[in-house]
Amino acid sequence: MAKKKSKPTEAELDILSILWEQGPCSVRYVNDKQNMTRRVGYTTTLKQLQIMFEKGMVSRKNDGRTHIYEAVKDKEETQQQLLDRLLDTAFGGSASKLVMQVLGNHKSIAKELEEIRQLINKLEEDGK
Amino acid sequence: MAKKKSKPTEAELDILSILWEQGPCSVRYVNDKQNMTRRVGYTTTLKQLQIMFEKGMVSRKNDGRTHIYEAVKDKEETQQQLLDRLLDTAFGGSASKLVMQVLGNHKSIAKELEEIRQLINKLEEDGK
DNA sequence: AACTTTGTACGAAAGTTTTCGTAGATCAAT
DNA sequence: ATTGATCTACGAAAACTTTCGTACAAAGTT
Repeated sequence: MAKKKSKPTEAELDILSILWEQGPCSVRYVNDKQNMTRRVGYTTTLKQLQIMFEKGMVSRKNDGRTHIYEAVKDKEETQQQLLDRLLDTAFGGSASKLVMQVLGNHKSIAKELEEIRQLINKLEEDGK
Repeated sequence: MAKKKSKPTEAELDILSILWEQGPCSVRYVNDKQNMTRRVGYTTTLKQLQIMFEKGMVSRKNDGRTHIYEAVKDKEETQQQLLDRLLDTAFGGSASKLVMQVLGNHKSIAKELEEIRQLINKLEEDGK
């Protein structure tokens, strides 16, 4: 039976982001990537991927005796899920509060404001 | 010694949001509030608050023999912390991606778009 | 004063997540 | 064909989180 309610844990998210960035890859690759930032045993990564496979979060195919893993849900879908959760738990469901908070605290996105503005325009058009 | 890296757990966040909404209050109040949505034993809430106190997440003062708890960090600071983490782990650090994603998927904020637009205008002014 | 209610403290069970050791298979090179 | 490197599988320890039972003190009630 497949599991329905999947909220990725921290460790799982760490791995997912590597899979998203790289696309399908081996345990070895994921583990090497992880070890660039922190020390993680090989079998730890292996086990984690096996668990994620059981949960249906990743698929895998064989390349010789090596397993090549791939994220099942795309980045956007998972991001949405995480955002919704954060929205619920920390922002009391107010999406605009969240947006305002991000906009107010990340100066780095200044150059992309125009893009965001256009999205807003479009949303207003559609809405009315 | 005080703990440095505190990321609130789910249960802790649940309690924090009550403290933020209500301000300083008793274990009883928090527990009653929780029980509006799900069944939680009194001592569970008590223990949770005691743990949070040890971690330095909440402060407390006495009102007779009753403890009155209060969140140490304000809402915004904690939200920011959680946002930053999500930004890192799930959005590869791109704040604008996150904003776009929220805007695109929560039609509910339509009426607040104008407010957001004004914030953007202000940010652009300041930036240039 | 005896009884009930309401409070804190504490320990530990139960649940979940993370990490790793060990075993055995396969492959590559001596 | 023996040795060493690399792989999967599996179980279980270790670490962390959540929940609650039990004990006991202080206040309120009869």
